[in-house]
Amino acid sequence: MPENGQSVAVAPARLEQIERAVVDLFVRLAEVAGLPRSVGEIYGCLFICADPVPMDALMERLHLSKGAVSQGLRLLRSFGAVRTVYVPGDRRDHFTAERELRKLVSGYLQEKVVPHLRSGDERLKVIRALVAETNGGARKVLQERVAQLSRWHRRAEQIIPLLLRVLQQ
Amino acid sequence: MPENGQSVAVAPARLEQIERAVVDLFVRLAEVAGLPRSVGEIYGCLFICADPVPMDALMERLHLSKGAVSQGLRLLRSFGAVRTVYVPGDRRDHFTAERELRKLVSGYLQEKVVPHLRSGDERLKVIRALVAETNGGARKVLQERVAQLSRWHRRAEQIIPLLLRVLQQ
DNA sequence: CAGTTTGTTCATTCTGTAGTGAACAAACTG
DNA sequence: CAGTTTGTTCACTACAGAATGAACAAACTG
Repeated sequence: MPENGQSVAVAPARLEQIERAVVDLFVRLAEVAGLPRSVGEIYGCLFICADPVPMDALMERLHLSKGAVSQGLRLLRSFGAVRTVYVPGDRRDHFTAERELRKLVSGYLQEKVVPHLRSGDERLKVIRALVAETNGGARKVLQERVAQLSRWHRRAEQIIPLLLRVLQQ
Repeated sequence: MPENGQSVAVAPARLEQIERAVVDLFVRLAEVAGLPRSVGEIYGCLFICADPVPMDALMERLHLSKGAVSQGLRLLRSFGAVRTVYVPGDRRDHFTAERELRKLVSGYLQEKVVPHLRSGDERLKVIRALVAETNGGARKVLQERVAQLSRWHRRAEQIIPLLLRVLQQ
């Protein structure tokens, strides 16, 4: 049935197959990281490609809309997971994946967990104040619980630099 | 307007306020961990409560349906984040939060990330096989990329036990 | 400077998952 | 053992967030 308008296999079929498998892998990873599927697709594609890729190529290869690719790239750049590359003689921007694990994790943590740690800290302060104003039988238990929460929080803050140090090399 | 059927403030208002603040904190945490909001609510409530709590109390306090609480508790038990407690003279099961950070993190990793690492491993094997069958200019670059992915994977596997060791105490 | 290319924004649509609540099963109780 | 309590399951609904695509802005080109 040659009624298909798409080109079926322009480039080596095997290469496409590999690209698909890698993109698939990154889609799962995005899932775990709580990022949109399309972001995983885009990063995966950039990761495996030998050379920097322009937006329209991403749209075409991944069957994503212009908007999705534009927004996905923005997010990835905000993490420092993707860099914009200048290609002489081409008006379009090209994009490459940042492939250093430490930088990726660092960017992700900075954008997606550090803010939560901060707001958590403030919430804890509020809770501690509320407990301080309490009296009665519950007081003792509450203080114990809140102390535990504070320890958790401190641990979380300790672990981030530790993680980055381990990832350093 | 006393037309409200609900009791407005049975227990000390301050205690309710604290409970709400703690539940709120855990809702955010659930968000980060990619768990349903209701799961955060349930765990938060159990965390702050002095004594084990039965299902209907959770429904009432959190305004959640029976189904949501039942399912939430199931998930939390699967993580080892909640234990069922027998209370003499009461037919209902009661539940307590497991408050040891290491156990919590361990359970979460075991259920939510270890499986992904496994499937990732298999996917990587497939990709390596595909690359091995490739020839041509792309080969070299592909091998480099896949090697990098493999290193990432190994790092991830190393980090889990390290994390648990740090959390140990 | 008219026309084209490139990229962003945002109102709208689509989709997957969380939550509901009724039906059901199981276990108690008197 | 009829009736009650307790807890699970699952078909359905509601909703948040992802993806679309058209309108727009900006930058280039001849």
